Amino acid sequence: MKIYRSYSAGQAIVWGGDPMEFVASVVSGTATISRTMEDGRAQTLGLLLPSDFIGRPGRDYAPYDVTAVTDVVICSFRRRPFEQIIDEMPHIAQRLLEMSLDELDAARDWMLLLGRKTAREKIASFLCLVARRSNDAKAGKVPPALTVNLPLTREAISEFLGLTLETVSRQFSNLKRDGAIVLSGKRTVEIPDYPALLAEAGDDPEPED
Amino acid sequence: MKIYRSYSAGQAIVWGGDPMEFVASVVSGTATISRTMEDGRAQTLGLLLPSDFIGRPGRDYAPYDVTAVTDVVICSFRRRPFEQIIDEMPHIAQRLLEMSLDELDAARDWMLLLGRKTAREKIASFLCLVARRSNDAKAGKVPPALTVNLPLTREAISEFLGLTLETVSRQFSNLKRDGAIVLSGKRTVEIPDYPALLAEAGDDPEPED
DNA sequence: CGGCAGTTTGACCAACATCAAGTTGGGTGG
DNA sequence: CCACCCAACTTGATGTTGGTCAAACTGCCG
Repeated sequence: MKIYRSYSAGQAIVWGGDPMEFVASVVSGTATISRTMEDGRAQTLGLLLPSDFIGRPGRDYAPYDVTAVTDVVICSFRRRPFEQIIDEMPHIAQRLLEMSLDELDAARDWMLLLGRKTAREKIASFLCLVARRSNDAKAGKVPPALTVNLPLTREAISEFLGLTLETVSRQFSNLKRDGAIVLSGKRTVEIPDYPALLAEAGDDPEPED
Repeated sequence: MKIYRSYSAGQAIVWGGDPMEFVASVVSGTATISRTMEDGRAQTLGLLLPSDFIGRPGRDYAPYDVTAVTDVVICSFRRRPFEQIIDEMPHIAQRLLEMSLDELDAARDWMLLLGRKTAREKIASFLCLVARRSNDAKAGKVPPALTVNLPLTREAISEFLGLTLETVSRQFSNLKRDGAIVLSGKRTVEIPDYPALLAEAGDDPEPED
């Protein structure tokens, strides 16, 4: 019923269009949800970090690719029994509704980024997103200065932001030149002033709850 | 409990950030969901056509603006009683889950468009979207040739596609020059060959279900 | 000590944005 | 019924951002 599976970095977890045998949740590692056009242009639609859910109850075919970007472990359930549980336990459907509304909000925020933000704003937004998500678990509030470890290559970042990898690299260099970030190694970014970076992202300041 | 409300073209139905007193469904007309940055850049996140749902059970504040683009009539319910109904009738939560998963798919398709498609492909995609949606109700399948009435101005289209209104206008002219569309009046578009336009959009051909 | 994937940087170019006139056509008041 | 008006639209000239192509650099792993 409940099976752990491992994938190594770069491996496909789900192929878009394939029948979907299972739903799952990410235990460790990072994966992406993406769609690819016939000519190879690809857009990453979301990041999957530990505790995120993979799959769509009620859908027979996967609409997107899911790819492991680091080594990934997931905990999977066969889809049919899972759907039966939903039918029997109404509050689970409500929980899933909550989750899909959250995903919808995230997708729509990303639409604003893709449609209207400049390359520099996209990079700043991305760094803020990763900073927020990798600190959420630890504390309720994002500290003003912090260090984040990027799970993605420049190319994967470019697919997430609707840019080319060269533009991503250039904007990293620009933000570094301007002191907004400090690069220590290719995958580690120090953010000396998180609110300042958020301002670079063109976002509303975060709610103070 | 159930109240009909009317809005004239251009009027705000919901302001982003405001408390959300009601949920509703569109009875007639066209509205948009959008987000705006402080400096005025705006991105439309979705179209609301008759039968579409407005609002988020379980959310106190509206995350987006909803604006009438034509005269609109909605049928609204106060939110609290509506949420109680969800708690009592589990299959409604499941229906809402279905709907929000559909919206999530639509949002993600649009992310691919915003991040990766050219201006020409964006226009073609938009026309195909409108063609499909205004014909869905009438028949299961999209006919090869058809005429659609655009509810949106060029500016509203540009906000939906992440372009400027001038680029939208130019690409309309290009598609017309190339025979992919025929413009009869500013708001009416004939599509002589829907599959060909879909190919221009860079999309997979539609499933033959 | 290579080899190679990932990255950075540079030079150049194309697509789209911006700025600026014109044009169209539907609605209104005379 | 006509003439005018104005918002919506089209088209042109020019500018800028980010894409493309190409070359060199880094650092990790065998």
